[in-house]
Amino acid sequence: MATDLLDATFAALADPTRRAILTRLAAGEATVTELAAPFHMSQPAISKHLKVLERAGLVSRGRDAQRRPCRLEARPLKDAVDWLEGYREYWEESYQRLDALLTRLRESEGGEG
Amino acid sequence: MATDLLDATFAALADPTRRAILTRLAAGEATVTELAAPFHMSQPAISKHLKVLERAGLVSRGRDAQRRPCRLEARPLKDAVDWLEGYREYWEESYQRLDALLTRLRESEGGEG
DNA sequence: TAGTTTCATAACCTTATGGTTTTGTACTCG
DNA sequence: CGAGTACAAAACCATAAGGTTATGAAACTA
Repeated sequence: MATDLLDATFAALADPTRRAILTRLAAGEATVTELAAPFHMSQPAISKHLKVLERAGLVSRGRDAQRRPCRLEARPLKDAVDWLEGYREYWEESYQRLDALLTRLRESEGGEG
Repeated sequence: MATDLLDATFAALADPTRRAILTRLAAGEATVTELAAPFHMSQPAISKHLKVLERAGLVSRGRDAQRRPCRLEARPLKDAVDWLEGYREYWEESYQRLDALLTRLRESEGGEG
């Protein structure tokens, strides 16, 4: 529906650093410095990535003294999956063909040897 | 796994024109001119979008005289969904909380009213 | 009060994106 | 052969993306 939201969500997911941040946040809240640690990248770079994630609604932030703990907001991911699910039949097509092939092979095996 | 492929897939999906193209292709093969028709956008622009989709492995192209029919290749979408599925529990969390709430409500109703 | 930690903002650079128009190529049809 | 169709490729432009360093503000700490 809200194509802009989908745009922002998919765009946010298109960067490996941001996906890694989401993965980290799945384990629980984390501060910016904690999130930045695993990467050899400056802190402002991480802050920019967080802003992208925030604009996509994938991250929300709290306040704990001078820290700004980040939290995963997974809801937009559901919209992304919902969109993608519309194509499931297309990537499962090959399995259907494989099923059909295996069935035919089994039949001919049974009939001929 | 192949993070580059995921990058390319999500990036390709981040554009509404490209998502529309995929939607169109789900209905069957189409030529570039056919794909371009619904958009007020030049043909080269569509060709560029198609190249992005092709690089992400979401579209393959045949040959029919001077036409280059495009075909949906949905396989990379499965990888995208597989990645996203890792987060399902997080967007379903609220439903879990709702379940817990409803359970508690039902219990107190049963016990007190 | 002064110093440190945590983070954001600004300014800047380079490359990528998304669009354009123009041109070129390959094929078909008359 | 010549004209038209279908598409790609080139050249160009404006803006966005992803990174940097330098600076600044807010809050804790000694």
